[in-house]
Amino acid sequence: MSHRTIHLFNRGLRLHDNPTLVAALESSAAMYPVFLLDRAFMEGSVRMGALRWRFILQSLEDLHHSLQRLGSRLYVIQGSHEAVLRRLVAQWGITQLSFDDEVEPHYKQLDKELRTLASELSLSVLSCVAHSLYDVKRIIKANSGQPPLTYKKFLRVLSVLGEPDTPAREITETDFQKCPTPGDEEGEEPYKVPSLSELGFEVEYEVLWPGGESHALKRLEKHFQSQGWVANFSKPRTIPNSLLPSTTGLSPYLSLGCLSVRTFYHRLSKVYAQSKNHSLPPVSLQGQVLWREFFYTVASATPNFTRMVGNPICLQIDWYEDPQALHKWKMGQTGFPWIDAIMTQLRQEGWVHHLARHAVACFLTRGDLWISWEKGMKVFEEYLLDADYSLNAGNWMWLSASAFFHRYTRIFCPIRFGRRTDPDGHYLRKYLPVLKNFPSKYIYEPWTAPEHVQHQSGCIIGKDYPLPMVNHLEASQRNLALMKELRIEQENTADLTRDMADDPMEVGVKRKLPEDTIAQRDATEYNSSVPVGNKRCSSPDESSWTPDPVRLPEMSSKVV
DNA sequence: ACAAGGTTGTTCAA
DNA sequence: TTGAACAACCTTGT
Repeated sequence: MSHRTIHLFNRGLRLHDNPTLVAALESSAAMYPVFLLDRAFMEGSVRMGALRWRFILQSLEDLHHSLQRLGSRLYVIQGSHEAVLRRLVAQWGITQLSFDDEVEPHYKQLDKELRTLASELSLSVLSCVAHSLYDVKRIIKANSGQPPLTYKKFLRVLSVLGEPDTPAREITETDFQKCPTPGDEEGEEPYKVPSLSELGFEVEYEVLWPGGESHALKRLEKHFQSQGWVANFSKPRTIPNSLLPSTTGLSPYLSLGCLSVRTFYHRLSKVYAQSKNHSLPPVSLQGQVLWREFFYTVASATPNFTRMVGNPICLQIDWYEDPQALHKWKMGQTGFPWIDAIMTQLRQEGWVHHLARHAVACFLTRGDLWISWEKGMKVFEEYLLDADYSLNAGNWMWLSASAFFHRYTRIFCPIRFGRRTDPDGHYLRKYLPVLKNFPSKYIYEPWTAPEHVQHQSGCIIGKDYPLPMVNHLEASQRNLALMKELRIEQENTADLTRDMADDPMEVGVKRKLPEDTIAQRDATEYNSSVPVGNKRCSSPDESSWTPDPVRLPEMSSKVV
């Protein structure tokens, strides 16, 4: 069968390990590689900022050049999938559509629409799994229809399935000689990759993460030169505030499919085979891509995975609505340099270390601000080059102790956590230049610096840099109590339901609160309805908190 | 009913 | 620096 095929790139912006494109080439006499820049579709599911758009456009340019080197090209077309495809199918005499199989809801919806259209236009459809190591449906099937909800269990299921498929064969010039890409009568111009400004975006920050398969492969090779580092990689030991990424920095490329996860995985297997004591999941590099797979699997089988309401695995929490506090967090104006530096790096560069993400996520949700993880997830979606439907939501639920992770008493301290690995605050000085002359002693909690030190450093706290928006010790303890209370309530609700089933008359009697719990409730009752920012500062044993409540205009963020 | 296990805390002593 | 103690929990497996 010799088709005239449109290969639709969505993610999977690469030529290496591209099983769908290989199969399409082998079954066709003419191949049109197309990227359909359908903004309604792309922006319908996530809110992408300029950094992310820049990364995508660069990746498209790169893909276009790689295809050109093989005698082909990339057609980039703006418009809705349906309208554009109807036109092109007629114009180019298309008989087949090919695109990668995907699992996320918006892609599944698109998949459905494309198949409907294909059926109407009598087109063949060709689709392979290329974005994940496994077909996640297989994983769920192997776990008797349920997604495994812990990583260990997930690994156990995988061990039954065996190793993931090896990468697809390389695509060469010969493929495009046998199956050439015809030109279009309208020439090159209408099909070029648009510029960022044509899309209405502007970025003032330099490119630290150039998009595209070539850069992905270069980065991959660079890391594999240090085989020992690759083999012994242990995630928790990497440093969140190093000035250059202490991890591989491959996530943006994996996210957009500029790098194939299978290629990465099997390259790692080779290194491990030659190494005596390589690290293992969950902390190893392979462990990292398996985490990715884990979240893809759970997300694919969980309704409303990116939301709290209607999400069966997500703890239902009455988070505060506090747009001003959220805005301070997003803009790096919390008054905690460690938090603000991370958020600044995020907005400027589009990437921060995983543990840094933990720190700011914990701070926003269960740690300090008690703001919904969905809000934070959306901010990450806007800026993070590697933001991904399943991973982003999964990690936010994790960090907010809404799902997967439950030991909510482990709250990151926004002062000590960063100081451990960067006591002199080089990272803070880089991203918050206003603090660059502060002595190391005070830089993680600059509000504790005596006035003359602030003067000498050229930075007055409360004027040049904000006072901390919350008292961390108080806020975290209050939130912890809220979390405890919440869980007790849910337990009682469960009891109640059970009792009702047993004997409706006994309901009131069997509900119980342990005595210490009652004490907790009393102690926290006053706070439970008060936004974090409004709580006055009263903790007596607070060593690092500013003693002067008059100097806290930043505190009252809600009721003014 | 109860123990074990869960990617990645904090503190303090050597 | 590293390691042990402490650890305001929840789910799963026996």
